[in-house]
Amino acid sequence: MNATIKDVARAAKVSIATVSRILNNQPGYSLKTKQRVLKAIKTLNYQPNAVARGLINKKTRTLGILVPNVSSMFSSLLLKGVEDAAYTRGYSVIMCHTANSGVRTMDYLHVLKEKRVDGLLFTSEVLKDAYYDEIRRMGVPLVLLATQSLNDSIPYVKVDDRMAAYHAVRYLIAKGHTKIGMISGNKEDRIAGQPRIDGFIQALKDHNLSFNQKQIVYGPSFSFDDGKRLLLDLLSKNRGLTAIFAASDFLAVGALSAAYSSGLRVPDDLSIIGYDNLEIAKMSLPPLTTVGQPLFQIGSVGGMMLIDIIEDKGNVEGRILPHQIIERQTVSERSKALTEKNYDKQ
Amino acid sequence: MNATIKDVARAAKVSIATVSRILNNQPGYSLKTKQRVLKAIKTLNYQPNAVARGLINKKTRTLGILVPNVSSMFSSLLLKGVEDAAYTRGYSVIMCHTANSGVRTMDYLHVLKEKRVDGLLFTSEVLKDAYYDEIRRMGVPLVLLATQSLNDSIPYVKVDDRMAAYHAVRYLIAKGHTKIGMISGNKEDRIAGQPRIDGFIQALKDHNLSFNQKQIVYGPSFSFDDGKRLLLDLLSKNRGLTAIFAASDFLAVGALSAAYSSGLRVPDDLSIIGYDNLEIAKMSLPPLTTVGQPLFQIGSVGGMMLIDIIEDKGNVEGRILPHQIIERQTVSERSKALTEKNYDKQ
DNA sequence: TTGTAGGCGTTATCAG
DNA sequence: CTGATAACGCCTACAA
Repeated sequence: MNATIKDVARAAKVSIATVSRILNNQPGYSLKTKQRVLKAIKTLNYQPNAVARGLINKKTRTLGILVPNVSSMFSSLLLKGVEDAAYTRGYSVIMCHTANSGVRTMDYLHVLKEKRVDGLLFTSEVLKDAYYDEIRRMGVPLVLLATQSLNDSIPYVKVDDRMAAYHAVRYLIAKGHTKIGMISGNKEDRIAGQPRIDGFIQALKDHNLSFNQKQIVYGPSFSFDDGKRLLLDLLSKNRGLTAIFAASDFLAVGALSAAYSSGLRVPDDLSIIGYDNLEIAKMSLPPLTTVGQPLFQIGSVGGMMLIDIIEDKGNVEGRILPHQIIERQTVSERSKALTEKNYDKQ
Repeated sequence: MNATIKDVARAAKVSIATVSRILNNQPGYSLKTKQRVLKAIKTLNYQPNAVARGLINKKTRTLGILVPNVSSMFSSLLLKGVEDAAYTRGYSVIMCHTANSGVRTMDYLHVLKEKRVDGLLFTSEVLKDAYYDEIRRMGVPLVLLATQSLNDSIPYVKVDDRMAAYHAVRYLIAKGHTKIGMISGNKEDRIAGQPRIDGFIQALKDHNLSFNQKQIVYGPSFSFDDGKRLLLDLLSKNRGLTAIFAASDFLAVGALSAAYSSGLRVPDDLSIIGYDNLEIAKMSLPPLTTVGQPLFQIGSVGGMMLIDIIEDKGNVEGRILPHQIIERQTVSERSKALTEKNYDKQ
C-alpha cells in the first residue's frame, strides 16, 4: 500500500542508497539526481517507515510517560508540557495511566521496553525500587516530574515544596494573620506531604507564632471531599483561626465549600490559600488565592531535559522551578483592630 | 545491551525459529525444548523487540489520538477512556495535542503515518477534509470521539446533543420554569453549537412556551469567562428569567460566578443547568446540576471499537451513548405561587 | 519436532 | 557521485 524507498529508487532510476542519502541529507549525490528523487518522492507520496528506521537506528524518537491519573487537572498539565517539548523536538509520547497500581506500572514498563522508547518520564508518584530496577534494566534515561527520588540521583524537575509552603504561610502572616491552621493531605506523601508541613511549621516559628500539632489536620488524600471534611475537623479543634493553608487546591476548594455551608464567609471570616494553581482556582467562588507551581513548564522542561540526555546534549542535573503566589480573593488583609473585633465575637 | 532472540536460541541450543514458535505459541516443539527455551528467556531477561516485530507484522499495536487540548477536563477524560481500552487490549496510545492548529494536526498525521500506528482516534474538533484525505491515504481505521462527520460515514461515539439539550430544558420545565434562557457557546460549533440550540428551542415549543431569539446568547467559546459575561448579557436582554440552560459546565460555572457577583442567589433567584458533568460540576458553589455525558465511556467504547476494526472483529457503526441528568443544587423547584411572587418583585 | 533462509524497510559500509 | 550488500530483530514458509 505505502510506497517504500525501493519504489522511490525505481521510479527515480537510482539505487536505494542514493535515496537514503538524500532523505538523511548526507553528502554524495548531484543536484540533478536529488531533484529527480525528490520528484519521485512527491509523486509516490512516499514517507519513510519509522519502524524500519527504528530497527536499524535503535532510536524510536518516542518517549514514555507514566502518570497516576491521565485525567487529573494536575497530571494533565504535566502531560501537556511534555507533549509540547516532544513535539518541538520531533518526538512522540506514549501515555501510560498507572492508576497508582503497581502491576499496571510494571506492565507498562515492559511494554515500553518492548517498544524501545528512547526515554522515560515518571510523574507525581514515588519511584519504587521495583520500578527503578526495571528501568535500569531497560537502559534508557529517566527524568522525574514533580517528584524526586531520595536515595538516588535521578534528574528531576519540580518546585521546592517546602519553600513554596513557607511562602504561602508567610504571605498569610504578612496579611496580618496569626492564628493559622493547615489542611495537609496525606502526610505520607513524600512530596506533597511532609515538605509542605515542614514549610508551614518553619514559617510559624520564624515569625514567632506559636505552633501546636493540632493546628494541622490530615487526610487520606488531597481531594475536594477531604477538604470539606478536614476544614470542619480543623475548626473544631482550634478556636479563633483566621486563616488556613491547604496543601492542594482541591483541599482548598473543598474547604471553601464547607465554609460556605457552615455560614463562614471567605475571606471575611476566614482566609484560605491553596496550593497548585489549577484551573479550578480561577473558577471557585470566590476565586482562590494560591501558591502556584508551573506545571506545564515542569512538563516541558522535563521533556527537554530528557531529550537532551537522549541526544547527549545533556546536563543531567535536577532543576527546581520557581513557584509563585497567585493573589485572588480568598485571603483578606487583617488589621489589628479587625483581629480584636473578631476575638470579641467568639 | 538487550538480549535478542538469537541469544536465547544460542543459550537454549535451538534455532531462532523454535524460539519464535514458542514465543508466539504456535505448534511445533516438544515440552522439553519449550522448558529449556523458557528458562533461557528468563535468565537472559529477554523481551521481544516490538520494533522488529512491527516491521515484519506490519502491526505496531499502537493507536494515535488527536485532541485539541490534552489538559482540558473534557479531553483528558476522553483520553483516559481510550487509554483504558488500549491497555486492556494490549495497545499503546500516542497522544497528539493539536492545539486547534491545522499545521500541527497535519504534522501529527504525518508522524503517525511514519510510525505506522494501527488506528486513529479523532476527538472534539470537526474533521476537515484535509485531515480526512490524509487519513485515507494512511489507510488506517479512524473513529471519531464526541464529534461526528457530516458528509461521510465514519464511525463515531458520542452523545445525542440535541436530545441531551432537550432533556435538560425539559427538566427545567418540569421543575416549573417557564422563562428560560440559554447560554450557548460558539454557535458555529457543529456539535456543541447548533444541535444544543435546536434541542433548547424544540423543548420550549413542545411545551407551548414562547420563544424569542434574544433568549439565546452566544459567545466565542464555551469557557468560564464567556459564561460570566454572557449571563449578564442574557439577563439584560430578558426580564423575568428564572432558569438558564448553559451549553457547557464552564459556561454554567461562569454564570454562577457572575450571578453571585451581582447578588443573585442560585438557585433561589435563578436556576442554572450545565452540560458535560465535568469534575468541576461537583465542586462549584453550589454544586452544579447538569446533563452529563459519559466522557470516559465514550473514550473507552471508541477505543474498543477502533481495536475491533483493526482486528477485523468490527461492527463499524456509529454509537450514541446515553446522557443523564445529574441533579445537584443549582435548580430549584418553582411553584406557581413562587413564580408570581417573583414577578411582583420585578 | 526442528532448522535454514528469505524478507520486512532502512541505514551504513564498502567498492567502483 | 553512485550502487551493491550486509546488517537491525523477528517471523514464516519450506525443508529435513
